[in-house]
Amino acid sequence: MRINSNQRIDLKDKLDTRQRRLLLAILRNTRGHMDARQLYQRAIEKDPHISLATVYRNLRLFKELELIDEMHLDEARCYYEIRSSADHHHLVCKSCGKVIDFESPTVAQLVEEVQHNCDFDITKAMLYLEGYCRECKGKAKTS
Amino acid sequence: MRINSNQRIDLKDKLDTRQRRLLLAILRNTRGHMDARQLYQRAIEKDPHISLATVYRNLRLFKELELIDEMHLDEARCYYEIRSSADHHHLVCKSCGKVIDFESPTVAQLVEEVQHNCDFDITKAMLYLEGYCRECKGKAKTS
DNA sequence: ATAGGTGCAAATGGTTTGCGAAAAC
DNA sequence: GTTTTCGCAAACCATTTGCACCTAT
Repeated sequence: MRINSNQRIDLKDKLDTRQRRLLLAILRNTRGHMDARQLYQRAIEKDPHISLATVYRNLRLFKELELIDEMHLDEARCYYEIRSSADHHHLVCKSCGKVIDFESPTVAQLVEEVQHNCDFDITKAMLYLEGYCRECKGKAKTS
Repeated sequence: MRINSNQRIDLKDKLDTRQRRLLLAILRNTRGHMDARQLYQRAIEKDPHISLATVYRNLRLFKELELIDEMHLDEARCYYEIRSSADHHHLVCKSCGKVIDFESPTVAQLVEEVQHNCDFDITKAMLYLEGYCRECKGKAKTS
């Protein structure tokens, strides 16, 4: 399928299959991020015949339509989540793996700054922070 | 190998093989990021018998020693670069794939803010921005 | 009937690992 | 002599793709 600058038109035209509606519904009802396999697991509860390939194909489609964001929170796989109105960012604990989402108006200011300095048209901003959470920062770091 | 909190000691103890010194030298002499395969290509020019597995094993080691940073600038593979004193961030063009590195004092301020609000001990901050560069933002977006 | 979506299984490709040989200490 | 690293090939695993079938228009 092609995507032109007037995306809103294609968009509902294309949410036309059972599988797509199901996948998008799951994504919409999930707070935070999930990976392809988790989405697949949730999907087969409702549609036992859906295939993992369909999940991947539609994740790619949703990403192109900018309905979801893809992120790389660890080295193993990608995570996806519904794109919400407000940008939000991730704070990952290196010890226990916990992920905290947060928003920050300072990032918007930063985007402005960079947009101007680098003459870029910025469409997505993601801040990734990593460290040790309250519970883990006391303990010896398990390597 | 084990890594304890006093990393500086292990560090030079462990840069003890020809292959490690070569790989680290290449990383040190490269501005910006490179992936495992590029590093491997550069390495076999000097040491034709070095293997890709050794490259990966040592990238992992360097990462654990915090000599390099690993990042996911696209979905295909990981990129690595020498950790430098100043944090710097990435601005990626969705159309031509160009990556611009930049620094920003505003990010440091942001880290302070989050560190305080979330009670996290933050060890790494990476801002990822994506959009269209000067050259590409005029053209129709090739999907 | 035509175009596009799906399911399945096989392919792809970056990364990791098992193992015997070589190097470091 | 013991421990660690290396090179090679095979394994792994997330993701993609070829193809035949299905579904909606």
